[in-house]
Amino acid sequence: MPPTTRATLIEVANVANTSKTSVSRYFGPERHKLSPALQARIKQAADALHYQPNLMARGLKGGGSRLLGMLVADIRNPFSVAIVHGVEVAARKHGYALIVCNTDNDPSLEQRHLASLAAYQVEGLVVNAAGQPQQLLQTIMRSGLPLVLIDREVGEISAPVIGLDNELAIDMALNHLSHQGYRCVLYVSEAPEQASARQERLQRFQQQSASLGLDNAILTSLEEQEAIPALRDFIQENQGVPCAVLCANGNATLAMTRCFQHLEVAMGEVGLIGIDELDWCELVPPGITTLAQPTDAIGSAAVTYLLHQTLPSKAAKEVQHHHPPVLIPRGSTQLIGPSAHLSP
Amino acid sequence: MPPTTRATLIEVANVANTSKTSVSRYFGPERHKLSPALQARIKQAADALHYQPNLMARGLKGGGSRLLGMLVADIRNPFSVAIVHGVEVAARKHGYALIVCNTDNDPSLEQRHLASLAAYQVEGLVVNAAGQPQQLLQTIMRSGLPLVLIDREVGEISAPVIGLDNELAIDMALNHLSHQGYRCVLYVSEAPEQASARQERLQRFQQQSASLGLDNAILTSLEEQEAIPALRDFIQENQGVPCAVLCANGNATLAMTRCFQHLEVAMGEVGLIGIDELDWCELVPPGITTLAQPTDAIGSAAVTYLLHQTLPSKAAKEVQHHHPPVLIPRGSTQLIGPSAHLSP
DNA sequence: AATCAAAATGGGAACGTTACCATTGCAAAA
DNA sequence: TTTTGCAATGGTAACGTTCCCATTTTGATT
Repeated sequence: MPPTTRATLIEVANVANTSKTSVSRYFGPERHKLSPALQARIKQAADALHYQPNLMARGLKGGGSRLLGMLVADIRNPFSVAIVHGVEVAARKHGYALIVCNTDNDPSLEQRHLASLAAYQVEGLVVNAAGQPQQLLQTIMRSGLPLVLIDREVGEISAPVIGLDNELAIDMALNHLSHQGYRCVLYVSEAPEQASARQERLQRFQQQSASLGLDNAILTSLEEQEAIPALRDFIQENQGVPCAVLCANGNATLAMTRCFQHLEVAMGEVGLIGIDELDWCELVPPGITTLAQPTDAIGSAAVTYLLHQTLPSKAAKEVQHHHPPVLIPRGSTQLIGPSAHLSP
Repeated sequence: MPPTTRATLIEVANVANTSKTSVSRYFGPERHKLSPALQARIKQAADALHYQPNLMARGLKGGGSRLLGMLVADIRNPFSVAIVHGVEVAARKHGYALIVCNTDNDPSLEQRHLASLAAYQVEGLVVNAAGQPQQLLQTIMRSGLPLVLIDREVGEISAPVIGLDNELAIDMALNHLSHQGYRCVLYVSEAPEQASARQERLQRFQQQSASLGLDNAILTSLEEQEAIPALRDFIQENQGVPCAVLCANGNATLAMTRCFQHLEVAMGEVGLIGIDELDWCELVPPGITTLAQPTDAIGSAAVTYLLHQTLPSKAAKEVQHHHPPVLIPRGSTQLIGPSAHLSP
């Protein structure tokens, strides 16, 4: 029976009849400096002992912890999960593991998590911020820890923001609606104050709906008390004109779906399109048209950026910051004109 | 401007004019052994330097890494995410951070992740297995690393399995259906071969539906080619008898929802109830009745168990292994008899 | 006042690794 | 030959912590 403790570098060195330095080299980036014979001996010994480097010790001595940290505002939000997944896949591809911290949208938790991630000596940080932990992030950036923000800017922090190409997304949504025959669009979003992505989307919406000649209206609350009357009024005021609703994110889509059901508005007759693809969108009849975010690409870009900061040796090829969405057309933007009611 | 490197124990000791041992004590479980005066000095120095223990070093010298590892079969499955969330909250409450590894249902990835979690010296492991990595888990258990399984047994591994009280869940579902007036139930599940939870549920279903005097049928595939005809036949064969479908998990509910829509079966007229609560269940009209798993309780129980293994000092009060579900009744189990068609 | 136990504190080694510099061996250039 | 240079290897000192044991201080008991 093998001993209960794990084999160390030294034990491998002894078995392979060499020094720990050589074994260390074998497992590091300097393996090529060893003669084939030595490499073979070390490999054999390491296999026999089931040796695996202790990453704590490696991290201590400065060899890097091979850990990436990630801060997520709400892990139960499917969009966040999709991003986590993308980051995790990319991290693994580069030999890194990921510590995921969920802040449940609590700024004080955010602070504590950030501190403890630093304590784990992570080599890079992916942050999907809930609050505006500017100070802490500022400190962290100054300490030289590579940082990437997902989706949202944080105050004056000069870290890159990687996410959806918001302007393109709005353009695609409006073009699609326009092409389907809708002439009047209600934009629905949470209050855009703190979140830069929301601001960008809203601004582009105002600008672009005008230039496409679409009537427009804006709703910046998802509360039922506000949203239901707003939707009803919007439809009534534009009687005779094909109307549609554009939801700025998954939450908005969810809220609007409820409103449609509550008011018994037929989807399609009034159009509905949302940013963020959720797995129930195809289930609510007649299916909700969405713009899916390329979450894997975003996660991958974030990791690539971080590692380029860590290893400036690798050709720092440009990392893409704005990623295009994918349109998934469904029944909710299939315009059914009043004429449809006449045919059998 | 503060230096770019982080303060160490020794620096704090110097500023506080004491020894590293005392500072170490201050941050460990032996703080009470220090005089109030010394404690105050250390606190002041540590605050001034923004000191934070380096967990790598602590982990190295045997103070424990304060890391828990978690293996998830599919991080995009909402049930898994909910469990991750529960585990994370519980871990944090005890001062632990969580490394989450997603295996994407790939057994070989599972192996690699398991190995690398060990390399990070995690103090405990929560495993929601995809495959049957018996050997590896066996090795890990022998090495003394505390292990908990979520939801599924793995071969002969003697680690505790924490999850839903499957028998109670089936009982609750059948009682609810029976109480609502349904007399004939189709049970839908993926093939139960490898997954112990599926086996338990299926077995209980067979036993209990009989003893409640309900007709029953079983479908063990979610493929549309099989599921659609199966559902149609089931309904036709039981014409006149109120029929219902019981879905063994979220995937089954999703698949059946599609089948209902495809066959244009009215939910409620034919009942539908599913284990696992998903956020779209209330959106598909008239709302799908579910049995929600108490994921936070499950996660918390898992962490509690692990830490009791690590610190046998703490009174090892019994950890609950089977957790009761919560019934969320919605329109899909609101029986509408044929008579309903006659009233306006 | 003298003694002793207990509490409070400090010093050094160890944890498993990598970084740095020194040494060895051997072939090519002088 | 003798030198030079480079590739291959080894030894030692960190890294920041905790643990064990030794020392000092304190306060109570004789």
